[in-house]
Amino acid sequence: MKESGEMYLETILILGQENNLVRATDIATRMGYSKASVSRAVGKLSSGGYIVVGANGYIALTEKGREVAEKIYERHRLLAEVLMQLGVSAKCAVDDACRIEHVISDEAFAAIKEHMVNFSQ
Amino acid sequence: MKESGEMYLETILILGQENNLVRATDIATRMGYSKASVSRAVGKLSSGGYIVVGANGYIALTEKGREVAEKIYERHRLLAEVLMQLGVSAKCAVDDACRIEHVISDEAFAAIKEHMVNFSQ
DNA sequence: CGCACTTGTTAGCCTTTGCTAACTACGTGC
DNA sequence: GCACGTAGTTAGCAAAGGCTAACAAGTGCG
Repeated sequence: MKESGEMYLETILILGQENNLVRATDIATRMGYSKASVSRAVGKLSSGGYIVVGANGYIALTEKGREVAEKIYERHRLLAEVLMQLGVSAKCAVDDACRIEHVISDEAFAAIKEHMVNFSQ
Repeated sequence: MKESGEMYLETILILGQENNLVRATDIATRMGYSKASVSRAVGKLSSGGYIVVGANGYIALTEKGREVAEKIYERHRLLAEVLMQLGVSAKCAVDDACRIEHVISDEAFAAIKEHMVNFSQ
């Protein structure tokens, strides 16, 4: 799973929580990408078994896709929160979380998460 | 400056500290890239004014290049240290720092740095 | 002298991932 | 029923940044 694919899956997860139904065009609007780019990405995610595209064009995460999406989304939220706790502005914290979420290792993320738990105790 | 260019500059800085003299082939060996890839990257960094290539093939950072390299290298060291303080293994901390150093914003890095200072006080 | 090694460059390929342009297909309104 | 808007796909372009293959240039050894 590449960074770009992770962003698509995360976006699909979020759109699903907001709207229930997710179409390629919704993804394009949300991400600011062309329909063509989304169409190709959707094809790849679909053949990779991360999403299922229904006959009506509605897109759903598979179990495999949901795992990736939720892992990334959890990182996103927690990293943004940590950065804001350190005094970083909300916009910057979210933007940085959006980039770091794709490159941080499981081990490092777990350590940060653990630290936060200790922090709030 | 892209992530790949930053990695080359950081490597040149480190090799310079270790060896004083830096050649393209040293960069290739250290980074595990082909000479051809390094040759092209060196050409780009040179025409971008980040490095100077002497007649003998020795490579030196310009002021502009050194600024980028040192900024990235500082991030590298500090991020690795923070992660290790959180209990992350040395190898993982270094690997993660190596990826995060290219995507973190100045603002977020400054906040982390500030926090570390407070931490050790 | 000549062969071989090291260094560097050039040409050209591949993948990723964005883009536009052009097309198809469906549904609604007049 | 046709025209128009919306959705999606396909073809082809571009840039980045890896790669191999092939070659030029300098150095050292027998």
